[in-house]
Amino acid sequence: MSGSPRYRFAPSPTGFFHVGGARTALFNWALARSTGGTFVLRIEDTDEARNRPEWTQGIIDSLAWIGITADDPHFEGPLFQSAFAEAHLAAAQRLFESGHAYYCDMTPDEIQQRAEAEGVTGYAGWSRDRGLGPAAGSVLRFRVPEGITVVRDQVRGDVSFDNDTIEDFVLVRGNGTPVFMLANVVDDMEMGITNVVRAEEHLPNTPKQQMIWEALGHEPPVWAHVPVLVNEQRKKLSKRRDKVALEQYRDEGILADAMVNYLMTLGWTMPGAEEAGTEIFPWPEMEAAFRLEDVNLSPAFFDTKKLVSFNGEYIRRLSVPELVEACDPWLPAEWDRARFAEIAPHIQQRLNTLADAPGVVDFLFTDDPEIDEASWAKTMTTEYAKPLLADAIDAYESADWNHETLKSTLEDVMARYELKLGKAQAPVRVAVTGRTVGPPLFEALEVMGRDEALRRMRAALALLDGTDG
RNA sequence: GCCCCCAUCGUCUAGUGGCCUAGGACACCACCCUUUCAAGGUGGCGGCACGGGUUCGAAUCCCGUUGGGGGUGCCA
Repeated sequence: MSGSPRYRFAPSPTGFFHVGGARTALFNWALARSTGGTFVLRIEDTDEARNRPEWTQGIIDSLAWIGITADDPHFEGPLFQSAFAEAHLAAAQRLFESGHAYYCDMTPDEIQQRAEAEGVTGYAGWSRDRGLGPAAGSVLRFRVPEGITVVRDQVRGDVSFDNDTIEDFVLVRGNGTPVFMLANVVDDMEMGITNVVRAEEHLPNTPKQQMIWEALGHEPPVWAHVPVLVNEQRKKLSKRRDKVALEQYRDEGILADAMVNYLMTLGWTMPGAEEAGTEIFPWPEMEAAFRLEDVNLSPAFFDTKKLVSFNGEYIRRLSVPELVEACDPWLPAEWDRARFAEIAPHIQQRLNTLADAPGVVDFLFTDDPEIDEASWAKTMTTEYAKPLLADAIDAYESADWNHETLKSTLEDVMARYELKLGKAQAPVRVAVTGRTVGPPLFEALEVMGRDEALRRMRAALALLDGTDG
């Protein structure tokens, strides 16, 4: 027996990767790596999933995106559930032979009728002592022993269940296929799993699984149930109502590092965060510091605003080349990448997501800027707008074309109107970018070039002449 | 119905009987800085669900109430 722990992560392929699953995966990953253990990926390759290989690939890609990579020595898998199909049935057979399970030929209808007749809820072990053998249509049920089952949980402590409240549950269906409960346990056994870290929703079923482990003669794994992620209604995050797909956040310009960091703050706090005044920490530090004992017990709301805030911070920490590369997928193919690289440092602290990038600099890549009406109304209707623009055009025709001279030149011009730079730059900004907000003006002008900038300023001036009529 | 879990600012959380007049982060508000918008800086608003105990002392321990969530399938 090797002493190194084996953590399992067992997502079912559904076409998207749940952010809650991502957090659980991260917890397992941190544990596996910091303990010198193994992260074992097991995938349920149902018929449907087998027909859609992209689903399985999606899981692997999503895990890789958040840094859980298959080429890491701590990563094992993917293992597929179908590989253990024989073991499922063999285990069922052993359970039957050892008396831990028995066959029952009652149909769901019969069970319900008898329950009503006897005034009980659910199945009351009616076939326990009938000595039935396997037969078509009969199910195999687990014979729940008397007593108390205590689940030792690393995050919640000991949780006890009175076995009287657990009915004899089905292990193998009438058609001969094993149910999830059995398959899951057998898979974990076959994979040599020592630690099960999963979402809290599985806690009520854990005593059943533990009983199966024990009936099969194995020491159960060490359990840990982490709180679920919920929406603003405090309900478990669901695909229908909530934005839960990790891929969607990725596609909307969230950086993997930001997502990972944010996910780790849900239910866990990095030691020292309070003193540091921040919750932003590099993964290696979180990985080393993560302890299940420190995970809290309450469900957490997935707050997109905070995620985006983390993302902004991670974007600002990128080097300019990294930023340029990261933005690339969001930029129209025809945009000049060299030009974008020039403006990139000036938009870095203006981005919350990578997807924001094109909207901030589009005026540099289009023939004519789209003039925002409100911006025009606000800045061009002042009495100084027109003369100042005209003067600025004159001055810019001969000025050195770099942001420093562009600034000082405009400052010279605005002195005639007794304006401050904040006011004076506005008409030029609207003329050139179409908006009142955007990257620093003189830097943008420098990148744009004299000809195009003057062309736009003259066009705006012409427009003003026209309206003055 | 039965079982299990949970309960600190709007949100994520720190807090394991005195260090708590409850700390931090996000959001929000104000001010500063400023070339617009941001970013950055400073400050502010804001919370221990309720009721009983235990104790010299409770956010912290116990009981109850209320509220929320989950499970209970021949779904996974």
